[in-house]
Amino acid sequence: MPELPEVETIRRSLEPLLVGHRITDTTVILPKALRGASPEELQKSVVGRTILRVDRRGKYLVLRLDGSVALVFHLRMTGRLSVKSPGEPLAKQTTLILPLDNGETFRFEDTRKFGTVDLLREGAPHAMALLGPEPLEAEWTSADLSRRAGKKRTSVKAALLDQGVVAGLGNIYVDEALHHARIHPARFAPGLTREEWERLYAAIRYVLSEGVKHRGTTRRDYRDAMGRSGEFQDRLKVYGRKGMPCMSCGQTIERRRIAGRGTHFCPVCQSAMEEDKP
DNA sequence: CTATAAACCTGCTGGC
DNA sequence: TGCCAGCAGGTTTATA
Repeated sequence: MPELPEVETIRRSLEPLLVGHRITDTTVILPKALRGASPEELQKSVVGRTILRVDRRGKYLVLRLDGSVALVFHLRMTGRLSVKSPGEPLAKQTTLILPLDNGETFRFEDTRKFGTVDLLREGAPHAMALLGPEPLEAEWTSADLSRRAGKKRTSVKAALLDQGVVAGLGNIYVDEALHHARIHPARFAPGLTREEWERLYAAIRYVLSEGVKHRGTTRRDYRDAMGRSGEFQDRLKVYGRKGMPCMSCGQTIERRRIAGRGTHFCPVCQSAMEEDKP
């Protein structure tokens, strides 16, 4: 589920509910989700600490606590973060509960149990350091995109899914960006022209900012911290539209397995050209 | 390196 | 109508 727009929407909805509050206890219900610490170490490290900031890096959601401690969440496919009153019944697949000093409870729930939470102390290393640039930051350029993605000897789709190329894209927004840029997902990344990289760069910024503006895409599981669905699913041009007409040219949208993922595209707007072989 | 598949889990659904 | 193999927004690891 959550790609950059969804995680950013969760971050924004969580921020006013968490910042300034102290964590008063910890209950680890699914210990395998907790990495870099035992439940006892988590208890010792975060109880009594205040949440200073709620940050996002790529698809990671980061709670910065005082004392140079951070909790780093990755929601994978079905993870949810929310703040609920203690009276609310426990969701079936609750992973972690952090009661707060205002009587509310911060909860991490995850149906498929792929999601993780890392306890980060001081400036300990984290996989976040390997992420590529933030695509919505002003500093990111089309030259950086073509430099990083253009050296991947793979399809352009696989290159965009690589979090070291650019952080935060996932299957939905990659398909949408490639359609917006009119580039076939199976094209060999090093074969794109400078003009195509520029179109793709602009398309990525466009679909991600539109995604954030409409508070993410809810297909099934995704909700923000208040339990609200997103609205971008109504604006998708290709993702999940197999067999339906392209909104640009009317051609039937195709779905094929590319880079190991279900991939949606318009065979006319996104012509394969020579469809150089990866 | 790249490519592909499997693994990690659960629950929905397309197609028979 | 009912059943169930197949598939899902993500990453990591194994294998070729």
